[in-house]
Amino acid sequence: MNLATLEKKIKKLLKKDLDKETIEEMRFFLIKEKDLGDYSTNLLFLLQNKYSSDKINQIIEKIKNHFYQNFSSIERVNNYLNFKLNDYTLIKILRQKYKTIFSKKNFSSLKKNKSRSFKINIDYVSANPTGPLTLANARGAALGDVLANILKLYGHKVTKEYYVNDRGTQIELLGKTILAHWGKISFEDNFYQGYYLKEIAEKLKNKTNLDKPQKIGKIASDYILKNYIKPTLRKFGTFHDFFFFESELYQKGLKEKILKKLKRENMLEEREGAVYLLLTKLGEEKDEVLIRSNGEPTYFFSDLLYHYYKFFIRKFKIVILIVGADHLNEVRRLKQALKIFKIRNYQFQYILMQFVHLKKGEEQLKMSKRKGVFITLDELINLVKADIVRFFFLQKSPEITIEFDLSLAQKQSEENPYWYVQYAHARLCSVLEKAKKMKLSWLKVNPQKIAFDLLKIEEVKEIIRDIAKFEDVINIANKDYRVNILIEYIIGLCKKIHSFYEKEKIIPDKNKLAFTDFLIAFLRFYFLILGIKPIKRI
RNA sequence: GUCCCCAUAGCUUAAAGGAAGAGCGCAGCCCUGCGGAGGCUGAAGUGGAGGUUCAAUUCCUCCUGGGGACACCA
Repeated sequence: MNLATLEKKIKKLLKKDLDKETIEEMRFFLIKEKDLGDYSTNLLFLLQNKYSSDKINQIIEKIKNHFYQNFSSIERVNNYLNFKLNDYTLIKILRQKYKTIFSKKNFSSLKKNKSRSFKINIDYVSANPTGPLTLANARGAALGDVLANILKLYGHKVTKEYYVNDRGTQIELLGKTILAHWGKISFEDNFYQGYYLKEIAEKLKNKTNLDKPQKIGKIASDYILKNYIKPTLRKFGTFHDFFFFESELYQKGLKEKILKKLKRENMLEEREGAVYLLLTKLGEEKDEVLIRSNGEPTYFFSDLLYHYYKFFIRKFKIVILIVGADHLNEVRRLKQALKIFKIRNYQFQYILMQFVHLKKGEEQLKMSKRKGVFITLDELINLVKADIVRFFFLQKSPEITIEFDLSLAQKQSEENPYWYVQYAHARLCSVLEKAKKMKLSWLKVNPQKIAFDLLKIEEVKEIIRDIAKFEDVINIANKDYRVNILIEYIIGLCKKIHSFYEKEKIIPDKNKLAFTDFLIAFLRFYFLILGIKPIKRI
């Protein structure tokens, strides 16, 4: 019995007793204050002005009678209706979790209903291959990884994708920069200024005799992707399934095909030699240039082709984009444009992350890849463990602007709740270690067998109540793509684990040892979702 | 100028319109028991003015203060 099930069942139960509006407005939510219970609903608030108190009491009775097996109490408090899970239900849920955790085939064991399983493409990081990854890219990486895991948990087929902009103006500029380093042309102000370019120019010197900037840029970008970006991603623990190259879009006649389609829809117009997409017809403020007057396609056009390719050739049902807030306009207009191809709202979703600002004490550092002012992700994770950086970003919801203080990086790393969570895991591990040395044995965890005894212990019961809500929390995280609540949850759970450890002597009680074993498995499973490596010894 | 995001405890932050929750820091207490990077107790909070609602940190309007976007750049 989780929150979603309770909601579904109660709505069904009361369908004939209540009006449609009330059924629709009924909400169920987790209770934060543990003494009040586990689940609550706004039902009684909705009823108070519509129905007589007799009728209301009748409905409460009906609910109580129907659910007495699952809850130890169903109580009306301040007009909330609060449900408290009973031991029987807790154990039942525990048994399900037990199965989920130990059958970890690609996470896909949470949902039995495979009919709502979609082919999903999630596109994240996708930084231009003109330089190393920055601190800001890590935010997207952490978010994307966890989101992909959650979607997998729901049984979706997920492709984690990195879109590589390996052509166009920026690549040409990159090429020119390399040429300048070779001394073939003179430097200009807008060239890339990062220190790494000198290095790359040196490396590529013997490999090519080309002098077309676009081609050299492409070679340099491949080099950067392979030697700077990919190794950093690996180090950070982010593994994309697929790297898609923008240049590929222009090799298959796709461009002509799309232009033809758009023309047929009367969505194109030529002005002063440029081809415009008439987004104003779709309610946008301005039209969008697809082909510039010099014949070059714009970035927006590439994006349009790319998404057509994703939806209609690679057959993804849903595409999720994780991008920085500066892409808001772009991505919103793209969504509009995709409607021309009958892509529906739910099929194209985007998550906007606000910026990560870098500062050093009081000094604001303006990050700019072109000017070469930024801290690379690589430098950062040499300073601070990758998983701590990951934890740091996951903790914060995407819509807040983050000020990252470099001079506090070390401090932030030490004070990070990451340690609090890892410490809970490490402590439990060390207890089992010790028990093993003492040649103690315990049943390989079977929650059903051990739980009835253990539920008498207050701390254990609180832990199990938390674990029972695992699925509810995943549901919430999935619904609005708010992964930060996963961090809230694990901190709360670890608080209870610490408390359990502090108050209960685990060795040599076999039940407690078995429970400890289970907790370790649960934490590891959870860490897997977060993309964090569990530590046995700190 | 138009649009988007943000403002919660000393700091970093969380809250599907539902009973403001954490971490760090601060004050006090707790190691013969397995890790004190811990436990327990406490002080401390929704920027301002209206509105909608049984109920507003959450939605609406305005104000103030921060960040970002508004190219034939990507």
